[in-house]
Amino acid sequence: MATMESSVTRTVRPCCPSVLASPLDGVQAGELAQGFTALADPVRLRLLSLLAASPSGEVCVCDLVAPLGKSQPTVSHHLKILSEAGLVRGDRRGKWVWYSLNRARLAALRDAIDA
Amino acid sequence: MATMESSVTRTVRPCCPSVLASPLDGVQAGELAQGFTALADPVRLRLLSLLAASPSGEVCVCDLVAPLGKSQPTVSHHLKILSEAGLVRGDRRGKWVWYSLNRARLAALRDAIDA
DNA sequence: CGATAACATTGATGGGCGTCGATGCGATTT
DNA sequence: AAATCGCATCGACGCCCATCAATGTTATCG
Repeated sequence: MATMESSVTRTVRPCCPSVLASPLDGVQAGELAQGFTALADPVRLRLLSLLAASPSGEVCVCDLVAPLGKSQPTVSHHLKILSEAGLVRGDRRGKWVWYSLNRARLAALRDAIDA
Repeated sequence: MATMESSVTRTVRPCCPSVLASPLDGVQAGELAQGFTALADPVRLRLLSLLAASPSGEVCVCDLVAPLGKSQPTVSHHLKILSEAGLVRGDRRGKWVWYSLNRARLAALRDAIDA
């Protein structure tokens, strides 16, 4: 929700401050670190790349377990972390859940490393 | 000091594969995850932003401890992690060690999230 | 309904990480 | 040489995380 943030942080960029633009305070650094923590795992990075490689733009969990070589609960665990970080979305259709990338959120994290 | 990058892993392989370009194998994902792990901490992000905000491009450790509100060993610990990840460099001059950003390495990590 | 399939959640375990006080090491100063 | 300063390392503590087996939940099928 668009709760009233301190107008200081809203002036520059509405979403994600850059690491290199100006000194980060503890709150900003914490939020950014939370985002990068979601990327700081090989399994999750491979999950993202698998989703990106799908022509339809979405992959059901059943097609993610085998390529990763991890157990189904483990894959589900990582998908939840990515979902909570806003990097992926899950859509339930019948028995299956189809996951897709949130490219906007990924781009936001990328721009945070803007030189 | 100046922890040198292990030249063993630096083969002909392109510097940084994109997460979204093609499915990552375990090795590529592991290396990328190691890089993002270095960014997945508020103190380290603030360290990077402090280095970036310095007009001279470098800051000695003695000027980093107070702004971060962490103990000197903790700051030194995070600087080592950033150094091993190739994100910063340290130069010893007399009693002081001056740290500076490695913007190329930062840009490489950023481009790994390129869509 | 009962059975089955697809995901999510729980509980347990082993390992890694952030933090700080104490200590060590190199360089400067007196 | 002795004292001091700047920074790195060590040892220890507490906490979080990745992983899997077992179980729960939701939906489809016979």
